[in-house]
Amino acid sequence: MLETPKSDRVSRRREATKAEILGAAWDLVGEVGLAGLSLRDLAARVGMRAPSLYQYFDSKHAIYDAMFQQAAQDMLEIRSVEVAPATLRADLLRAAHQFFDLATANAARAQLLFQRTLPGFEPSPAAYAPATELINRLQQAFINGGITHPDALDAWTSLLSGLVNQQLANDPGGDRYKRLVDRFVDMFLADFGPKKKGK
Amino acid sequence: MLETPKSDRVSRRREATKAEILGAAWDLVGEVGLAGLSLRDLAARVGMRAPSLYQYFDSKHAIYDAMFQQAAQDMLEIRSVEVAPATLRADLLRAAHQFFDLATANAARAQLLFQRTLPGFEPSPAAYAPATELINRLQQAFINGGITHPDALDAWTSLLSGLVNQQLANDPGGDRYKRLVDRFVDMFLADFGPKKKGK
DNA sequence: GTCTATAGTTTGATAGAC
DNA sequence: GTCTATCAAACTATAGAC
Repeated sequence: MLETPKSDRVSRRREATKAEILGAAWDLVGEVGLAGLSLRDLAARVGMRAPSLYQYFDSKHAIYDAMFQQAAQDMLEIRSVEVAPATLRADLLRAAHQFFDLATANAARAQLLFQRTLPGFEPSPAAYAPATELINRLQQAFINGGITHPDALDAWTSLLSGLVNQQLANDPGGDRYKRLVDRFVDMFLADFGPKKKGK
Repeated sequence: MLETPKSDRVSRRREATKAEILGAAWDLVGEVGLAGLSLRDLAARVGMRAPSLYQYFDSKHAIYDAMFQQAAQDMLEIRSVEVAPATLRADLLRAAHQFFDLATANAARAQLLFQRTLPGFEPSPAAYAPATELINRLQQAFINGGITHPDALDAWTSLLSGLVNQQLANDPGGDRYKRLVDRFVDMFLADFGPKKKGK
């Protein structure tokens, strides 16, 4: 509230335009692929010329960076990683399906988040922060649920990442690998779940 | 043997040059990324100028296509997917490790084979043939080993693909996910392995 | 705040000399 | 079979008018 009303309105308008640009960028990479994004086409899609984009983003990489942060934030919205021992299996099933559905809903987003395929692009620490937060939450959730094996987190992410990747690569838009999610969660629980009896 | 000796020697020389170009291409994409390959740089690496490459490949995509075929053929060299019921676990462990090691040894190769990330590139049927052959062999091996569940093949490839992807993305050059291969094979066997007792 | 104009590169690919 | 020369096009990014 230290800003004057006018500059506040201006900055709000500016944020709205940035959001509009990012929205158009997501549409565009959905059509031409993540690496196929060009500033000319992006500008045209929001009714601008390419140079005008530089009023909102310092570079093309800055746009990718903002997209990365949005994508990581989207994944973080899965706040239902709350896990209780009494409902462990149901909680993990819900979390797994939410992650799988979100990750496979947008191939470009999955490529940006989970693969290092853009030449020269590295997400900034700020953009990466939500991803770290997601891992932390998942780790805490596992502890709460009684899953304590040090490799549990890596195993969980590998299981889901494998299904997501195969779904996107071999059956985009289908459900050939989605049908395996439940089974993989049970495989995970059988190996990493809390043991009924002591060792 | 229908060719004259001279044309045979010429064509042999030609094949050798093509192989040399492909070798340089693998080196190059290992440094600049799969999408970063440029014909100028590639030509320079074999002591040519860019236009000369067109004597050996019709286009840049043709080079990618030949690389894809080589990569798929490399994977097919894992002929130790022979599986017998008596040695099922050991056979699968060996096959899993061979696949994992080969797939993670070259990030660009993994990207070319397992991800659809090159804008506009689709492997030709000829280049794809070894990949299909590999799947067929794996399927036959599973049947021989008593693994008959219709989802077993998808589950197996998902498990391995997840580990490979995470290894390449989060710990390139390390062994953080390689250490999970044995465990994943056992998880797979516990769920999809032949049952001791009839149903 | 958006534009025109353009710089400066890089790219894949072709024509034609040698 | 390799070259020089070059095309035509794309790209990111900047300068400066309005």
